[in-house]
Amino acid sequence: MPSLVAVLQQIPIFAELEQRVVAQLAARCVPRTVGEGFTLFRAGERCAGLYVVLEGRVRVYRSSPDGREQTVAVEGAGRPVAELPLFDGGPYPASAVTMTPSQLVFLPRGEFEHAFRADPDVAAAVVRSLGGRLRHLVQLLETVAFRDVAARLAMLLADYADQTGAAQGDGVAFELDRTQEELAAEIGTARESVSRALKQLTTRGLIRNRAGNRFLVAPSEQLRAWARTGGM
Amino acid sequence: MPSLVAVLQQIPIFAELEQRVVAQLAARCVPRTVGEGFTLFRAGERCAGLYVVLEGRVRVYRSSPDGREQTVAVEGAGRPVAELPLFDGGPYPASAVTMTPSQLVFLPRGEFEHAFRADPDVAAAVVRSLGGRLRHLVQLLETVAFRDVAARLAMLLADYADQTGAAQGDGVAFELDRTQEELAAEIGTARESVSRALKQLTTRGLIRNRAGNRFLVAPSEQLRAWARTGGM
DNA sequence: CCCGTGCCGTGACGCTTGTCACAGAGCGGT
DNA sequence: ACCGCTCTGTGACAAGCGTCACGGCACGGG
Repeated sequence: MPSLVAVLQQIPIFAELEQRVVAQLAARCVPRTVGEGFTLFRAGERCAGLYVVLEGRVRVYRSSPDGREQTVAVEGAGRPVAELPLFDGGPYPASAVTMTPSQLVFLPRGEFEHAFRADPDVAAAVVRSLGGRLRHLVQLLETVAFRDVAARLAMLLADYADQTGAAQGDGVAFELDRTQEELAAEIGTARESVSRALKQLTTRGLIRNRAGNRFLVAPSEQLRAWARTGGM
Repeated sequence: MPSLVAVLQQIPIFAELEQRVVAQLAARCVPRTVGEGFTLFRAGERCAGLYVVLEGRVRVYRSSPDGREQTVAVEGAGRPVAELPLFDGGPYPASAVTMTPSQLVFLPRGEFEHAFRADPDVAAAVVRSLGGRLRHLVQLLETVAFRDVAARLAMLLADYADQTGAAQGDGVAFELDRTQEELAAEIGTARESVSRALKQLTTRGLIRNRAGNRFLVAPSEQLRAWARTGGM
């Protein structure tokens, strides 16, 4: 395993810091290795510090009293989790749980705040990170408010194709390592609706092929275009 | 009209700056007075600078191709609009239009960025502001994803009661200067559904009295509690 | 005074989607 | 090989809500 300093320097938020400062932060970090389904924190709890994902996948979500869940973000290696409440001192706005066995580091709040105030580059990086979340949320809100389930799913597949897909013929191939239950939470619907929407997208030719987790889909622009026009 | 410097110093984002710095910013501000229904910018345009509302009300929204709208925020006096895209250089994620005749100041991007990097207090204020938006959005997303129209409306009324309400008996009285159309856009539904939801809340006793814009509603905690449990 | 315009209430209808119920498939453990 | 578990597909049904259509009301201007 490489030194913690080297690892932190790979991470966008810390990338622009001087090595000396990173080393100081690294000294205060608490590494954690946890299994699948481990809850990092729950919505409403007071915020103790920042998590950064080194390996694995963390799901950030809101849950309703009757058990349904809406996923707000899924964070992978190198991404910070819950950088928001560090500053205004408020509670976590959402809950977080690991989707896979994961390695994380935990950085206590005081340490991070110090770095934030000491270095404008850190501040800028934090603002960019928050900005990205905000953009993503506005986007998500729009699709949940306006589009039907099939369109939302098409959007999700388009994102996935862009992130992890490989061109194959005139389409994109990728592996979708999520259950339908998890997909449903991401687009704010029920598991059964995802199943039906997948069938619908397949008959429309937007999903060309599907075997287990292997997907072959139409180009992402085509998926998005279809979703934007409400389908047809 | 008071000097622009004095006005800017009232505004949270600039409140902590030294007077000299504020004066410098004020010199670069462009004041604008616009009527109702004036579009400040549209989603997707490149961001030129920051708006701050001095007087009036600005609605920030996303619109769907088929004409429906989801408002993301309503900003009043002293609030910044679109501070997000200033930093990552991306386009506006939403559109903005005035709901009333308004006075604004416009601060070109370069100026603001300079202040941001020069003063960690400004950076902290920006992060707090973004944080507030993010919290609000997560909240909004949850209600749109989980709750029915009546519950969303109850939430909205609770917010309104907290912001501008006056206790009256065991309830809260306030004036709601919005059309049902605007309410519908805020909670992501259709005008007619708002009308029906208002009736429903009235028969349930959560709205005690309603005459034109004057509302008398149950205490905000009661409204929120009812909304959270899905009603009944 | 009458008409146009904007806002609000309400009925009818159909589509989407959440829910319940159940069957089959894959898979790992014993 | 058998069981139990999770994941998936599918049918039936009801509720919520968006849409259309229409009528009433207030208000302001000619």
